[in-house]
Amino acid sequence: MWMGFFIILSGKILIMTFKFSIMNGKRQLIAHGGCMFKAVSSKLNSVELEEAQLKFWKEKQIFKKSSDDRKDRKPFVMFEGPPTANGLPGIHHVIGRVYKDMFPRYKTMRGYWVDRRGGWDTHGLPVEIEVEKKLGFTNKGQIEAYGIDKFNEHCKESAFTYIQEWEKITERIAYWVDFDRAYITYKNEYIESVWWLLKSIWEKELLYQGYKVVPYCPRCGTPLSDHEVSQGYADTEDPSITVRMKLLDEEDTWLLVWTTTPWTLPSNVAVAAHPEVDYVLVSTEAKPNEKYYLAKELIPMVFGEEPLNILKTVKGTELEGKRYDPLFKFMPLEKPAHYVVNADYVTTSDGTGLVHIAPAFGLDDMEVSKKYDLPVLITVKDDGSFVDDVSPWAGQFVKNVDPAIIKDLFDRELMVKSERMTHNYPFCWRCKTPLLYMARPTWFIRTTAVRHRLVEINQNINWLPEHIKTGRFGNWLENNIDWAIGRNRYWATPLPMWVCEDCGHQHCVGSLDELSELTGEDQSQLDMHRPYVDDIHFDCPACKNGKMSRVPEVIDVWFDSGAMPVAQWHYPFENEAEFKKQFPADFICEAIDQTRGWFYSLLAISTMVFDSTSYENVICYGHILDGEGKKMSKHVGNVVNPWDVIDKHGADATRWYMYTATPPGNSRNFSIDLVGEVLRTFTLTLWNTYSFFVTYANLDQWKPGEGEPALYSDLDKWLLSSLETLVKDVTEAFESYDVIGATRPIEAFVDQLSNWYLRRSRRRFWKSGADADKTAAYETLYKALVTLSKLLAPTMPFIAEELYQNLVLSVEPEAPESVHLADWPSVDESLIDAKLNRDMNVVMKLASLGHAARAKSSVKVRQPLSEAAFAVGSADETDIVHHFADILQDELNVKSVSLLSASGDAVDYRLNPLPKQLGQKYKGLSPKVRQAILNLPARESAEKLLAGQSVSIVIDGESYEVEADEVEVITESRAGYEVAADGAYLAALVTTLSPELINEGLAREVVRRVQALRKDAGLDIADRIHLYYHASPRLAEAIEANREYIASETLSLALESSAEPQGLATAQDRFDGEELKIAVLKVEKE
RNA sequence: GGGCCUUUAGCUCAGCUGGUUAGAGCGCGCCUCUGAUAAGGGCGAGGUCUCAGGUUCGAAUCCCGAAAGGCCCA
Repeated sequence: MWMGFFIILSGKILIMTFKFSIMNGKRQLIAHGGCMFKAVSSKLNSVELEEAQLKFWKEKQIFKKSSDDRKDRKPFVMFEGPPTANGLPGIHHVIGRVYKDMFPRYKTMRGYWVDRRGGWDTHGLPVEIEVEKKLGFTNKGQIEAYGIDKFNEHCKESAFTYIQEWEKITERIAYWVDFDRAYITYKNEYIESVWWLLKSIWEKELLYQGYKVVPYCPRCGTPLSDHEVSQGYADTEDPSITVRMKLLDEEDTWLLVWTTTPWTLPSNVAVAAHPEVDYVLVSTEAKPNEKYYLAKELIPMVFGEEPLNILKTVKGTELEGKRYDPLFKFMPLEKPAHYVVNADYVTTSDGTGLVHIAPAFGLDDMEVSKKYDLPVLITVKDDGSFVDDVSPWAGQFVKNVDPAIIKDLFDRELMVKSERMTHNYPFCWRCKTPLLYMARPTWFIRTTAVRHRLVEINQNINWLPEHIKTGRFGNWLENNIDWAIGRNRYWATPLPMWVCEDCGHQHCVGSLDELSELTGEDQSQLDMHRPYVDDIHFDCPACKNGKMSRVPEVIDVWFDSGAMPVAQWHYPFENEAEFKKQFPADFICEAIDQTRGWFYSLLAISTMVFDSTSYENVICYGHILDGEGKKMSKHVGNVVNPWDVIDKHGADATRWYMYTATPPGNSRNFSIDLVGEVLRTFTLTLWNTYSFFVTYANLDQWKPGEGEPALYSDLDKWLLSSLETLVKDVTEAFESYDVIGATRPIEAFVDQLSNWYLRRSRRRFWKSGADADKTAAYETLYKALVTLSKLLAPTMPFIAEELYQNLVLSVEPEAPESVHLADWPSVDESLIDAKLNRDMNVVMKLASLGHAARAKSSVKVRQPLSEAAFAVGSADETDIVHHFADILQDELNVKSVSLLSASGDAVDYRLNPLPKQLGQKYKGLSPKVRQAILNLPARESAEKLLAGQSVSIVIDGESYEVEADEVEVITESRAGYEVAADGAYLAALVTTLSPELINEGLAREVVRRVQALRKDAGLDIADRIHLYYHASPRLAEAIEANREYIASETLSLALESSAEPQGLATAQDRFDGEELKIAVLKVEKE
């Protein structure tokens, strides 16, 4: 069957015909007997490849072999920060998991044992909220009516709602973590260890009951979490009043105090002034006898334009201790109160600079009152109404009493100013009731007692990025406040505190055995959750009569996760050896928001209990934002589903994007297309290099270490030098947890490998036969690819495995069966040649300029030219052109290269004084030095400088020597040459063409058309052909003059002129005013 | 309101301790090369280095403000 059609090529028409019948079954290059390597298509289906590797790892149990089977090695310890599986994993979980994965893989290859134990965080409010939603509950009363036991049962299930999704994506992105042995925070063993930790803390007298001010909904009768509070802010109008409080020890003198919550005034215990702020004592002209203290800055806010006498100015520190007469005296006082205190949080942005302190109703107030040991006056009941002591308004909702209080203060002439203001205030997200900040009794851990140890221990933790250590985390530790650990909830670790109903004796229980002993019953089978622990009572060990009952609180879930180094082993009840071997962690890694979360709870617990850190190196990564830099949220609908990314581009590309896009600490603007870019620009470049290698190695039946002894060219030496440099750099980066340093250099290397080394070496692989040069090329490329597979194993585990399996295991069956079990490459420093690396960069630069010059001259690369001349900027680069002449000639298709000589007429010179060198040497004189250099005779000076000599300048009668490395010599061409220049570098082409050169150019045109025809006819790269042509006379002459060249390039055993060329395929074309018709016929083997 | 971080080309990012004319990749337009390549090479358009002060012979870089975004705390 014959077919014919037109193909448009380079704007010209190529008419082709060929027979399909011959092609059938002959296209493939693939592997017949004797091929070393599995054939590799130049097309890459990354998803398919990855799924095959997953299957391979599973079948061969590679993960198990990389971890469990190495327990005799030195451990490298990483802790898994436990996720909660009650939500679907998102792209932000993927980033954490891929960061976590790369270091254990690296350390495994370095010979360590990494116990990659998983973990699940199962307790806490998020789980409860999901269950409440499911059951349609809106308040805690409903939970208790429903039954805590049944509610917690739901929570337990809900905690693992999406566990399969988590496992699925974790496996797919090749985060190796052992789920079978994962620790689970709700297990009795785990909780028992947590109890043990709490008891240790109790025994150090660091666990106590106190008050905590929390946002509280009086209607729902419950405190709200921060998350809930932030949902309910709204603008609202409230009173804004300024009252006066009379000083006891100064005549007719008052403090001016401002507040927006009049209902908190009955619980006032102090007034705060900022220690550094200036306060003034003033009187008005209207009432000169009444004197007031307030912040100087705020006079206009309070008195407006009213004329005043300023009697004196004092710092806040001088006000401290002044006693005043309280506005209300409803509440009994058990401690001294009603005096001025100092506090840093006081601002002068509004009010009077003197702040009313009601410890029961403000967070800052509570902190100040702890510092000064002030009494806490609880004036409000749980339902938001005043207690009986506040007799006039007892039982009324506090916010409704504001007007009555204002009136009362007016009546008693204590009110100075009463206005209303609009501000942002939190409301209950459920019932819209205004929230009250109220002191609630709860349990604390006295972390402030170990604050200085936290700060000290933190000094030895290696934080990445580094600023976290002294910045965000360090500041947090410096400003540490006691850890409020109690929660009035249900699904969490119960606080193991029992209190005597009679004498108030407190007992902390540290184990089930202890509980058994106290109760006289075997409690080993107790479910350590509510409500079961709530039913356990025992006799008071102190008063002997009272009944001990557990406090109602459960604990903060952050304590659960921070306890994992201990609790994952059920230490100290068992696994002592394991715990000791696995503590502290060498490495942990979580998102930046964990500074107040896991990073803190881990450190706080280990500091209190072991006086030790629990991790030595920590990466905190930034968040993934959407393409616009906005955070992803379900609400906005800009959340990226990780499966969309992985199904499209694969896990390797996704991982590589995460590693290379930006340093870990930064947030990143994510889009799927950016992952696609990784695939196109990096993965495929690597893949094609690999595919090229396998194709030709198989054709040549090449095997590493065999054939002619290798004779390495400069190009090979350069690549090997670059490769060793790469190994060195990447290894150092891994050792210092530098993600960018461990990845980006590989990308740069692969680019040079493919687009310079391979581009310049292709002909060495194409040529037939085997010689020392070809062996060197194979050995070099092979080594580069094998080394890359190992360097990429931690970061791109799939493609690394593919390369390793095919390149290494095919020829070395006894090698480790997976790249992830292989040894990390060691550096051969002897192969690193820094000068060669630098020189090759110059060669690439000159080649690039040569191409630019060609483009300007519009002489295409296929047309050989007689000569290219180059200029370089410094004396130590002048040998490069000669040394790398073959590379430059070949790359630019010129017959010879030369260095532009200073004596020649082709160029002019210009001197470019280098500001860095001159500035550092001459400082303020440098502008004059610069000018003096520019005034020098350029050609004469340039010759000296290029020869490495110095030149003299004179400034203000003073003589100075300018050294060769202080000036750059810039070469500029004169007319008549095709040149391209960049800085000091320049390439000039001689564009005159001889008939021989034209013939060669035409011959190359012919070759290109024959190659195109071969390819389109489906011929194998190695197939031999008979080539028939019919050409116009000028072209025929060129073909005959270059017979051997054309024949060898196109693998033609015969090259014949024919009036009507016919064969498997024919083509006809017209170019450069010549006509050509060609036909190829395949020569069957033997 | 406080703390920490980020801000450089349309997009994603480099720019080391201050030092030539601020770079790369992607994208875009034109040209070119090609028997590994979804590629490669060249040219071009595209930048008040977020803004405003200051230090310096010299600032994207150091200092002080401000703005926008992110995270945490309040």
